[in-house]
Amino acid sequence: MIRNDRIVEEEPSNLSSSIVATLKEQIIHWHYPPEHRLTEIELCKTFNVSRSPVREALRVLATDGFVKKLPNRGYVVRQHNIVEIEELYEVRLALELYAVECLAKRGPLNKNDGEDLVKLKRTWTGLLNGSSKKAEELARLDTQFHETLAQAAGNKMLLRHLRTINERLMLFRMIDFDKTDRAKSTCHQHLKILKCITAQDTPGARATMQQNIEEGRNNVHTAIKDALARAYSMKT
Amino acid sequence: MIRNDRIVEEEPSNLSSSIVATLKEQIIHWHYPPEHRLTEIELCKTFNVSRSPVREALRVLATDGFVKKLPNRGYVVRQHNIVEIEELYEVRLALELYAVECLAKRGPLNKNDGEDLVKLKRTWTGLLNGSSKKAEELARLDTQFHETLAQAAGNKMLLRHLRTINERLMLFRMIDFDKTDRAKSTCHQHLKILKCITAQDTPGARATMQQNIEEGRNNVHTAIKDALARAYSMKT
DNA sequence: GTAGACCTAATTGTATACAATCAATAGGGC
DNA sequence: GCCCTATTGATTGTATACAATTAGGTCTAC
Repeated sequence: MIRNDRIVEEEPSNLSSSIVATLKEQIIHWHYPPEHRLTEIELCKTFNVSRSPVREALRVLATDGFVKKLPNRGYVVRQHNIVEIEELYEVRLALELYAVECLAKRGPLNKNDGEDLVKLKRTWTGLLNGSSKKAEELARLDTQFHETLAQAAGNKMLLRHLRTINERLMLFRMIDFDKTDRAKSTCHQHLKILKCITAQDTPGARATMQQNIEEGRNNVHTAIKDALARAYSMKT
Repeated sequence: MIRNDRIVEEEPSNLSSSIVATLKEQIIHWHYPPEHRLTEIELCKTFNVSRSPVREALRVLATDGFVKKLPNRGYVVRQHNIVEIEELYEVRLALELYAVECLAKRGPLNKNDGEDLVKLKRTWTGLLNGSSKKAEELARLDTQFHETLAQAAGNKMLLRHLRTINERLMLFRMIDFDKTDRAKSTCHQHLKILKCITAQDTPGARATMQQNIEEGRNNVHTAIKDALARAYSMKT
């Protein structure tokens, strides 16, 4: 989970919240197949708690869209299909283009935000020259990069919406970074974005950001289509 | 509540859901002062139900950001301040600019979406020539206009995010349309947006949309500042 | 008079009990 | 053999009971 130094939502320590966190994590990591039914009693057994916290957790997950509620019939896990993934990438694009535009237009940043961007520059320069990392680590750092920019843009609502989207895209970012040379091109794009921001080159920042996100979207798209094609060819 | 013909989330009919709807409505309409404490037992009395559905409702409202949860201390209503309102308007701007750009770029629409836009044109032409309406009705129609565009853009995730934002902005739209001549300028802007979309004039559509949303944002901003100033001058 | 500890009331957190609802299955009529 | 209906079992929806925690007040020591 990405924890930022300044905007943190304190999570209360009760059973319900930890069940939400655990189930969310499991659903994001495809622990359950799509449309898998979640019955309250079974969850009670696995978590060793009563139905009250489980019910509250499921309701929260339903409002967040991780599970679907069937009236009087409980819940099923709601796994995103390829169309929804692409939609999420597009919403991400809309929000991040706006964020990076704000940053580039604003000019000199305050101390905190400036330091954050310097850190990002250091991190991604290091990744460019250093040894190769695992896809999971790269996905984490990538999310951190984009959320730090949104944070520096200074709009908490934007950051909040971006985070709910990124939660859903985490696994697909990993698929993205499985692709050869993706890490390298991302490094270049990220560093260019940072350079454009400090140079107040708004169109350049926007264009590079768009390139960066759409490259990811395309990688994920082809990866999923390939996987589906393989699955289909195995059946026939 | 805006109900659309095609994308509707079926709301289960249980106590918890209706409590969520009622409380949300009340909070949006400033039925409670900011930071007003909501205790479970009091809500039980007002709704004549037990604590179970109330608890679940409060938890949902907390994840949606309408109330804030204090660990072991219950909930307080979380009213947006002027900064957050502006942030919401900016996120709206980012999403709607993207939506209108998609629409303008796409070219000829399918039957359903085309008919929707024709209906919008009829409605707002009528408003331009017809008698003046109440701010509440205008706010409703305005929300409908923008959500119909997002719907026609074809991205359900974008529409979902936009709706959560619009829920919070409903009351401020009413403030916006209290301003003299705002209805008229909105009519012109909306009709121009529709014209730009059919003419596939992407920059025109974006620019007009930006003008439309920022005019609203400015109206709300000055209205709130004036209200606060008046409140301050009364105290001194 | 003030600081600290302790106690109490209020409120939330959790568990369980009961009611309502729905899907599935078995049985009877055609 | 097929369709309709009634019963039943499983599951959710709601209510209540008990445990844990916290805020606020009171009492005592200094």
